[in-house]
Amino acid sequence: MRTTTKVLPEDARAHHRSMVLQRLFHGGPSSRADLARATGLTRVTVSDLVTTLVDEGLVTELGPSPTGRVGKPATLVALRTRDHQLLAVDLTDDLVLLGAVLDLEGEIVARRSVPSDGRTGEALVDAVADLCRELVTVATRPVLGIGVASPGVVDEHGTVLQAPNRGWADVPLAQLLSAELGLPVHVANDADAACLAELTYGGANGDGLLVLTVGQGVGAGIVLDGTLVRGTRHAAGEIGHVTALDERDSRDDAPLGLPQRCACGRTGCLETVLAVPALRDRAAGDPEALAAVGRRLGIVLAPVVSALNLAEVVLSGPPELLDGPLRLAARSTLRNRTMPVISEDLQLRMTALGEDGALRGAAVLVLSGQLGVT
Amino acid sequence: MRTTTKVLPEDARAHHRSMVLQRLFHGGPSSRADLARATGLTRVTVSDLVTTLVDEGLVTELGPSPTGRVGKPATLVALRTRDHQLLAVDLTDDLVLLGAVLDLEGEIVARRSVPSDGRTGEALVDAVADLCRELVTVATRPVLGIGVASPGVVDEHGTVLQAPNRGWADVPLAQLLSAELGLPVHVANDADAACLAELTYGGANGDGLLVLTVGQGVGAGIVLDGTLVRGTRHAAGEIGHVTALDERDSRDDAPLGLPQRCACGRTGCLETVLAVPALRDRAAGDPEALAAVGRRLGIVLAPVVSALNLAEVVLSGPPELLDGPLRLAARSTLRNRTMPVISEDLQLRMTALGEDGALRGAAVLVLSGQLGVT
DNA sequence: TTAGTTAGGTAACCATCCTTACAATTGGCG
DNA sequence: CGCCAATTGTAAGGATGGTTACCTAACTAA
Repeated sequence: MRTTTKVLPEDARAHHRSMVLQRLFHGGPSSRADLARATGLTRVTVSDLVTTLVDEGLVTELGPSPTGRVGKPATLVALRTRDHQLLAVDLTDDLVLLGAVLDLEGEIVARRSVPSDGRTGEALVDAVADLCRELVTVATRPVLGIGVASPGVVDEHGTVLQAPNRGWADVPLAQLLSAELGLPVHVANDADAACLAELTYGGANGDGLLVLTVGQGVGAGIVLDGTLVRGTRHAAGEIGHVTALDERDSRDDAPLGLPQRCACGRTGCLETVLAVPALRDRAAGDPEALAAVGRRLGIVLAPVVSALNLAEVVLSGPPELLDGPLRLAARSTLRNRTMPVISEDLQLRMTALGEDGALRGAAVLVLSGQLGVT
Repeated sequence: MRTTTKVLPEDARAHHRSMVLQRLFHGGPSSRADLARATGLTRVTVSDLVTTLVDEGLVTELGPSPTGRVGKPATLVALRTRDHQLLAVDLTDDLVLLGAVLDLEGEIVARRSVPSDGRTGEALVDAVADLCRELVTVATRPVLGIGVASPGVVDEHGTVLQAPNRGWADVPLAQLLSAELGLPVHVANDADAACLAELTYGGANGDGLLVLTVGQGVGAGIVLDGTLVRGTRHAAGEIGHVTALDERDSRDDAPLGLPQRCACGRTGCLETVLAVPALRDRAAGDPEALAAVGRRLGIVLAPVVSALNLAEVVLSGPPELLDGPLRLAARSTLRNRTMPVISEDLQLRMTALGEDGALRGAAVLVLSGQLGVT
């Protein structure tokens, strides 16, 4: 049975508040009347909400708008995007913890990073906390909260259920950091974060988006109906260990060679052909081999794209490896192996966010957690 | 940008009403105090809601409950499941339109069917309307609404965007039938309906469920987080035309022979090996061939199961074909090609609803549309 | 018989939104 | 030049729906 939860008036209020913020965030400065039209609320209600938002310091009046029409000129109100900041941490990399201070536009104001020096477990948590503390001192405006993109399986409360490479199992990271720093903390899987970043800053289609992150490993974040898919055990997107190459495949896709043993103990996982180390070792610079990897990727993605009727698949990772024969082969394989209704509207493209996908996504966690902005 | 919609107090009321009905539907007769505890609402609010539900005739007081504990004995209230009926129509079959009258328990009270006689387009709409009219006369209790399970791509308003075999394109079926019969009408894709039936009557896990319907064609319905996945173009679940067999596959999986031409114009689609006609022609009674089909199915499902971290995959179709070597081969292939975290908790089973999946699902459309019960 | 517990109802209050009415300000038109 | 229509933002009053606090009824355990 589906368990829903009761709706209090204050929940409705919070929801409407988010709608107003959302509109200001994406639509830029607007008059109260504009906001009323956009949200469906009355001008009265919007005025009231705006008043509280101004009192909270999140929104400010800009003054009368250049009037083109008849009637009383509107006074624009705007989100004070430069007057608040948030902290983002990206733990994707094995060797270094990346941190940044961003403003509400998503502009990176400052970066800090520390080598991870092989730390794991509690020591790594401490290192993350130290990095956050440093970021707090670097911030020049009030900090709304902290977002963390972590590898591994993360639940909706920000507990890292498992991240073997980090020595983490059931680590309540959000709770620990929040207690340590006295700020709201939101933690999510790195691929999920990259997916949110694509949605918020990359202009992606929230009706059906899959972001494939290619790095040390291969992961995916999926957004349907504007929300992340989490999965029964919070392991949605763990697509790196689907078999993508078995013995018979390798006979025809010769450039790939035989299926390789994967770190997970099995053989022929997608990671063994598509992760960055595998690509560098066995395909970099060889268009044929890159195309062969692309074909394997297309074959793996075809059922997912069809089942979900996705609008976009976005690749995040080194462009010199991904954005060429690999991507093109994946795309044509995808087209060849799905019906037109599915492939017609499908985009398969590179991210426009470069290396900062997960980091920007960590920022989005805060925006969405604290302001309800997506 | 995600567009959300405003929440009025009356929406909250409707939501709470649904929560109470939901609880009564799944939990059976309960006291008002039970309902309050289950929903998180106050006893006052629940009492008020129950009063209106009694006035509407949906709920009735059963009298004092057999008291086991101290305190005033509770008076049970119950959904009047036998005193209301709903109509369900299943258009999946090429040759016959299936209809039924059900009560709110999901018990089928009466069945009616008419041969489709090759009708398509408007004539078919008329035939469906006629069938509904007959069902209305057969019903012995007030009818809450009509649910229709149709093949093809159906949008959220019950418009059939395309159903080539029925000669339908952009047919606002729900609207037409509703105008004709004066009752609320809900239309959904047949596989989606089967999926909802599995959720409501089959006790399936709404956190990650895929129902694969195998008949004339192959389709899938997917429920994540308790809601159907619809897809950008409402074509989610159209998995029958993913390539499942190419030239090189057939060399090893000899029992399947060469990839066959599919009705969609392409070659080697999942339907060409898994649809009932294909199974009957080329695999029925041959365990090796059935297992080979199961392996192809497992290969196609592995990426979907991994990407979504599904809890259950349910097969709906002729058990003599599906529930044997085919299912077992699919299951072991699925296990072999996904990582343990994914496959560990995954069930791959037959439906418990037999042939009536889509029909029962059509009934669920009404339950959920009119009462908010899932 | 009395104390304690549970169910269910009533009254007063609070939050939120809506509708209606109005002041302020502008452009266009006679 | 002055009036009207359009538009914005605010104020007052009403409707809805929830909460807390308190009351009575009916039962069990001592």
